[in-house]
Amino acid sequence: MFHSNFEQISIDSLPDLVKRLNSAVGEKMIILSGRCSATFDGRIKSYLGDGDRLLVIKRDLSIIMHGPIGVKPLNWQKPQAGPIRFSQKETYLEMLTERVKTKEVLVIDFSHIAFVALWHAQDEIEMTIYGDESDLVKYLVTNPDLIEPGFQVIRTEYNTDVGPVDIRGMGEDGEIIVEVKKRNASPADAHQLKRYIEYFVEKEKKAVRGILVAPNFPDKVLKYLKENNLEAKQIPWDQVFPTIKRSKSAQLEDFFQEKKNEK
Amino acid sequence: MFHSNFEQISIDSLPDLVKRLNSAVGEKMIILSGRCSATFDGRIKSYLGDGDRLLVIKRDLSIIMHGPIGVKPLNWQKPQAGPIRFSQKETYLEMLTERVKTKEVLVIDFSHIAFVALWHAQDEIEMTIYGDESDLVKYLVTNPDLIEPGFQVIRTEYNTDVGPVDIRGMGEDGEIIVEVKKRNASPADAHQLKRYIEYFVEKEKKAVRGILVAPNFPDKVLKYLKENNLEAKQIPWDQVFPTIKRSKSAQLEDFFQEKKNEK
DNA sequence: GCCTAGGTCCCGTTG
DNA sequence: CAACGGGGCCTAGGC
Repeated sequence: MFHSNFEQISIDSLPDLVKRLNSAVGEKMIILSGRCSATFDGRIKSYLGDGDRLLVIKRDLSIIMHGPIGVKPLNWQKPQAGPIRFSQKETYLEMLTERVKTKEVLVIDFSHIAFVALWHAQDEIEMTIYGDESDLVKYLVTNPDLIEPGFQVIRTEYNTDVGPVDIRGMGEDGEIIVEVKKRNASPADAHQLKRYIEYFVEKEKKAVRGILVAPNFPDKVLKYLKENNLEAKQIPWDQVFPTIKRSKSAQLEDFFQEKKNEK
Repeated sequence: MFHSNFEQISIDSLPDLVKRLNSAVGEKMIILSGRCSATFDGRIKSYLGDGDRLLVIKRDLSIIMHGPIGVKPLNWQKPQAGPIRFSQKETYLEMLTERVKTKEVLVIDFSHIAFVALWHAQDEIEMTIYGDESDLVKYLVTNPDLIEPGFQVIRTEYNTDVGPVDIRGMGEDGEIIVEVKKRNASPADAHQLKRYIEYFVEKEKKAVRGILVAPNFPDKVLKYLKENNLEAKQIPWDQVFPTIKRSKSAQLEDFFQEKKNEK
């Protein structure tokens, strides 16, 4: 397995392990499974009693400690936040780090270690993403009739005192401010739009309509919009970004079919 | 290492590996290091070319795939979202999952595998947390003078059409609505408070003052508050939650001492 | 189940 | 550097 740059570390000698870990910090990805407790003190205080967890320390000094469930780590620290030191405490392995700017401290104490590995992982690839809010705005700009027949874009990302307006444009009957959301509209979204309208009324002395674009609107949000003379324009996600073709599901079914045939 | 429930899996036979992984899904934590590419199609579309990454699949079917940097995973799936299946595609290992409700698909293809382990991790411990927003509200309720001399709490978490009000109370000169933030105030926070005030003015036909409590206020937020006749009350975090004493570390050491004595 | 708001949110972008 | 807003946000709590 030498060719993969993945190296399992002996856990027989704690002093040796401490040395190996400290010299690997910032150099290789550290993967450590074990039984630990943890204390965090900073923006919040937290204490976690003994349990089996997976600790990952990345080359950028990100720390991520995972428990048995959930996407979110139990404890973590942001990249480049501060030095990370391992040490031996009695018969235990301790990891301590302090985020320099905020003096936030994370201490993890391992009472039992199941596995330790160092990985010189190679990964220079950036993720290609399509379908975020800016893509939705771009799509609407090239298909302005989706917002309203006759709608003409003036500009996007127009800066106001209260934040950047997604789309400014002209309708048949005057200027329109459009706030675009790719997820379901929330009360805060409706209020964000209202602030923009207030800005134009108060600061630029002009009356403008406000349209909130979103795939869906909870009743409360619709009510709030109506009460404040704002408009909701439902543009379902699927309409803009067609759902994945059946090919992918087909692959899934093919797979299960294969499994079935194997038996 | 048998006693730790941590089991390294042979990667010599891909068909065997596929079987082991599929039977481990939902039973044990799967930890897999390897070179992979990944595609996600759902709320967004993303593609990630070949690179070394760490894949973790938890017993609740959470999926977390980490790259070389950052706290946030490159790809993930929420717990209980849908079935996870491994399969052999030509000479590589594929993991495929589909989130049932949303038809979102995540596919990860491993062209090279460095390491695979299954872990029956034991962790029933809940995290003790102190210092979130609700704790700050509780503290203010028992120390109402911090908000304003003479302030008297009527109630907390009062529900309105536009959301729950953190604290309702009476000042010397009338009713006051308090919105509490434990982090620096943002424009959205000020707007949230304004929504509440509008609610009381319009729906309950009463004039109330609005106070935003936060450790710090950017100029723009102060300006918006002033323009809208709202007030800012700075309550530094340190004033409420003094930094941790050494006692916590001491407790930790006490605990280890006890553990040691048991042996 | 949907909806709402908090979060040690993380993260990128902009001034 | 702070500040601001998006996010496949995640997650807990309420209804």
